[in-house]
Amino acid sequence: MREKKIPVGTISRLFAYLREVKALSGLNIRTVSSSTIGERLNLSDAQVRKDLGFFGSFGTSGAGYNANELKKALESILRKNQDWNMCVVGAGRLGSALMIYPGFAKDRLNIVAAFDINARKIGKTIAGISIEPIENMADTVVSKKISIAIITTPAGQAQFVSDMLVKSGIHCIMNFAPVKLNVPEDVKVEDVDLSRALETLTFFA
Amino acid sequence: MREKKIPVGTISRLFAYLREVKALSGLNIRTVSSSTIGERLNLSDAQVRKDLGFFGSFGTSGAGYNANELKKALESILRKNQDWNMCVVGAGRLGSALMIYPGFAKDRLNIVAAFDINARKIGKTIAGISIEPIENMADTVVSKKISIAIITTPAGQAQFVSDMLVKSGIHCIMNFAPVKLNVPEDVKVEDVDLSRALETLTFFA
DNA sequence: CTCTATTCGTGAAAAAAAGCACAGAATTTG
DNA sequence: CAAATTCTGTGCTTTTTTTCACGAATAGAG
Repeated sequence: MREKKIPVGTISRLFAYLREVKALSGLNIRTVSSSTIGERLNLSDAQVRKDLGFFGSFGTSGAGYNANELKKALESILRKNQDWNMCVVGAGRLGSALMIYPGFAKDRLNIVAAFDINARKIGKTIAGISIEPIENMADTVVSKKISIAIITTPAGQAQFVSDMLVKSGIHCIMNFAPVKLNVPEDVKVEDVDLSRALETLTFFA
Repeated sequence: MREKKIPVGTISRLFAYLREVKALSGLNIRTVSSSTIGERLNLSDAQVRKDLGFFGSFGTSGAGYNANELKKALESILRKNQDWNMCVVGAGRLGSALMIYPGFAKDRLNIVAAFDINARKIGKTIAGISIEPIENMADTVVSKKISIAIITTPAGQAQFVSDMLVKSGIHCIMNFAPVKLNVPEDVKVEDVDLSRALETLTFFA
């Protein structure tokens, strides 16, 4: 069952399922069904069951899923029992905002370092984090056990910064710069192109 | 040719093609080929041609596409000859950052208003925009010709705010709150769930 | 304890998206 | 100016993702 290739969207949805199950669990709901979860996320019940099916059988026919058990199962599948340390590269408007953004903590995503090229920004402290020169990157990534990097530099610097991150041992990059990064196969990049997303929205208006 | 249903991804990619064509055009490159564009975006040349093919034939065999003509064609298809006015709802960390963010302007995406529930924030000015109470929404959306709304409120308020926006006549919403919004069919929502995107990244690490 | 109403798990079918491959058209080269 | 090369546009194929639909299992009512 583990050997089938898992659709890209499945993993992302599993995180959403976990969030919903937690919410329902918090409302003292003991049992959830695939359709309950589906309704809350605008997905079909079949989709929910199929996604879960990639990893095993967690429910009981006729009853649904025990909220607590499903929560535990998802946390285990998704390795949600550990913290992830992240760094921001490019402490401009967006980078600073992400450093201050309070929404990551509850998902155990912690920004623990920030880098910038601009000498004037070095040493400044945002959200308790002192901005370091990018020359520190390799050392800091190791010493602070950073596994995710968020690139918020201008487009022109993104590839250079990406190369440095890869050399420093980073395998997960979230890229806000509107350029396609060139990275080795074993490095995962998630592009977040806000302008493009907004523009796409306008098309369907 | 127009009648085939256009894949969701196609539109988003077309905006990327336009960006690349502009960049190449800026380098005084007269002619671009589907493979040139594809390489720059990590897409196959076939994909580029197929996407363009939904809207017509813009190239010449053997030569490729005239950069300037393709640019014009894409701008026309994507209605990039107009400005889009946007508002931010929720002037917290993220909302403020987006207001200040300089990356939208070059795509003619302008944030022209901001709303918040928190009385203490009303009247404050960020990036030249005075934060208004949400009661003003319906009026301001009309008077400032706003067609896109960006929701950066906490999850708990997102649905309420979304309802207000819809009532005010908004048809495009970019939603940063990690909840699925319930909206009428003719309202398009683009979810940007940063935590989920980061988490998904961790899975493949 | 039996009957009914649910709900799961999962192959099989359908739909959507991406990639292939090649005829034909245009350009460049020698 | 003919031959070689380049590159588009597109029908067809393949792959990927989603939906369907139904047997089997279970809970709960009576």
